[in-house]
This record gives sequence, C-alpha cells and structure tokens, in this order.
Amino acid sequence: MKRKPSTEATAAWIRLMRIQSRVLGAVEQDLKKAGFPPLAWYDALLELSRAPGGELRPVELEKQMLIPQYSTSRLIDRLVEEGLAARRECKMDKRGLFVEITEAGRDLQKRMWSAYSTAIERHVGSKLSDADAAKLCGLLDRLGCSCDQATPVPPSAVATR
Amino acid sequence: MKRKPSTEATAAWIRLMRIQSRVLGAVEQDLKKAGFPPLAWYDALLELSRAPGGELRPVELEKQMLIPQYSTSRLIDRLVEEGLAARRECKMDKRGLFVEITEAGRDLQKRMWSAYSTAIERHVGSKLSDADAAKLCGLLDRLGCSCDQATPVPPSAVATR
DNA sequence: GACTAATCCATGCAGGCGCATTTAATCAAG
DNA sequence: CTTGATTAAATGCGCCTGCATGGATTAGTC
Repeated sequence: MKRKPSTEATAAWIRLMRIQSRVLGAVEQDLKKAGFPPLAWYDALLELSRAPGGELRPVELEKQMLIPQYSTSRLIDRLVEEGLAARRECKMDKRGLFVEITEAGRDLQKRMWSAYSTAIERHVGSKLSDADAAKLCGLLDRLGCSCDQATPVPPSAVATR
Repeated sequence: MKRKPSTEATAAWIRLMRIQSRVLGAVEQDLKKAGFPPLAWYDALLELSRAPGGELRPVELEKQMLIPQYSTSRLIDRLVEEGLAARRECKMDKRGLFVEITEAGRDLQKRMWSAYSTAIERHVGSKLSDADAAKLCGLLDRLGCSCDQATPVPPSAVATR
C-alpha cells in the first residue's frame, strides 16, 4: 500500500531542497568572489591535512567525503594539477596509491577556511541562535537514518551536491 | 571584523549539506528506478499544468522554479523533444514564446507525483512527526532570508541542485 | 521617428557528474 | 602455482551546468 506524505512532510521536503540550494549557492558565491576554488577542494584538502602524515588513500578520502569513486579520482587529478597534492606510490598495495597534501595545499586550506567560516557565519550563524541551530541539527540528523559521523569542526562539510 | 561561526552554526551547516544530499539522492534514485525522468522535469510539468491554459512564458517558469535562464531554456528543449510540452508563438511579445504542456506531459506529471509522493513519505515523512516536520520548516525558513513563496502542495520542490 | 537601453530567449564552450567499463593488483581456493 | 573472484583506481561517453555572448524585439527618451 502507498502511504502519502503529510503536508508537513512535503513542506519540510520543499524547504530542505530550496533552502539548502540557496545557502549553498550563497556560500559558494562568497568563496568564488574571494578567488577560491569550489568547496569540494576544501573538503578534500581538509581531510588530507588532518590525516596522519598528510596523506590518504583515495578510498579513504572517498569514504570521508561521501562521494563516488570516480569523483575522488578526478578531484585528485585537479588538486595534483594545481600543485595542492601529490600522488605517491603505495608499497603495501600496488593497486592503490597515497595522496599527499603539499605545503601549498595546506596553505590554501587555511586561507579558505578563513573565508569559508565567514560565509557560514553570514549565511547560517547570523540567522539562527545557537539553540535553534542545535535544534535544526537534531531534526536533520533524524532524516539521516544512518547518522554515522559526528563530524568535528572545522567541517568536512559538503558532499558537494 | 570577521565573526566566526559558532560550532552549532557550523554543525547545522554540515547537516544541511549532507542530509539534503542524502535525501535528495534517495528520492531521485527511487524515481529513476521507477523509470522516471529527473525531478526538474516534474517541477516544470507541475508549474505548466497549474498555469491557466497549461502554458507559461519561460520567464515565468524560471521565476517559479528558481533556476537560471539558460537552464529553463534547455529544460524546455528536452520536454519538447519528448513530446511533453510544445513551444507556441507569443503574439503580444515577439521576443518571447509560450510553453504549453501536452496531454502526455500532464499524464507524466500525474504518474510521477504518485512515485514522488511515495518517496517523500519514505525518506522524510516516515522519519519525522508532523509536529517535527513543521518545526524543521520553521527553522529552515529562517535561513531563507527572502522567504518569498509559501509553496502549496503538491510541491514545486526542487531547485534541482 | 531615431537611438539607446533593457528584456527575452538561444547557444557555443568548458568543466563536472553519473554510468559503465577497463586495467592492474590482491586475495581465496584447490 | 594457476584460476577465478574481488578490490583499487582511471577513463571514455553522454548529459547537465555555468558563463558569456548573440540575435531579436520592445521600451524609454528626446
């Protein structure tokens, strides 16, 4: 049998889609205007910078960022191309490799976080009290069924889409 | 001066991005598995079907759906190509045109809503009480600064991204 | 009416995504 | 050690998006 959603559920769905799109757009615009690359780059650089030794297997990166395999592969391409990361041989498993963040990568990550955090404050923080932000988190988490990760700050935020 | 976001605000931002992505992905998967086209098509067909005479100027569609101009232009291309809509001459303003939904278009919209509503129930409705869904709406709306439209059901939901 | 500005829509191009497949290496059995 | 299944990563293809631009028409001003 087919249950139909309540109007409340439908309204929540609409808001979730629309508001996310707006807020994401606004934040990405801010970053772009400041001359920075897309948020996905930030996420990847953050994960790498956090990893012990500043290096990670693509598979790990993929799991952290919750993006498909081919997507990480290409993201790494771009990071390497810009000198923000480097591919390194993986001796214990020659199918794979390590991706290591460079100094330029670490530097960019830090500079981006400065602009990024400002944008978050502008488009989210300033519109919600801490208590309300926490409530919002709680409600959203319930939609995430498998709410695995409690990501710490600064955020590996965007599933980039 | 640069204000930094609270950890609550940052956490809310992360959830907003991650959960939206997951829920959207889940709903789109359901639709795709049922053999339907992307959600954006549904939104367009819904707007058209609602419009008086079943026709709309691209400009109107653009405003309703909150997507960029070129995006509507190409979306219309695809709808026309599939026989779901037709371009018609606009006599009062020869720069423009009308897009009119076809019978096939109306039919598809109805069939999609059936699958779509089921998916919304599955991925949103079933996880939140009506009261909580309403709370979520309220909180999200506050992020939308210019909370212009109170969209009615069924939803013109997705800003498709 | 003539000229400039603004509006409506289409489109070429570059880049990114999703899908499916390929290549290479490891693992699991016999 | 050989075979077959599995996993890691890359890549070719088609579609979609964003950006910038172009062509056509209308509106505003004098």
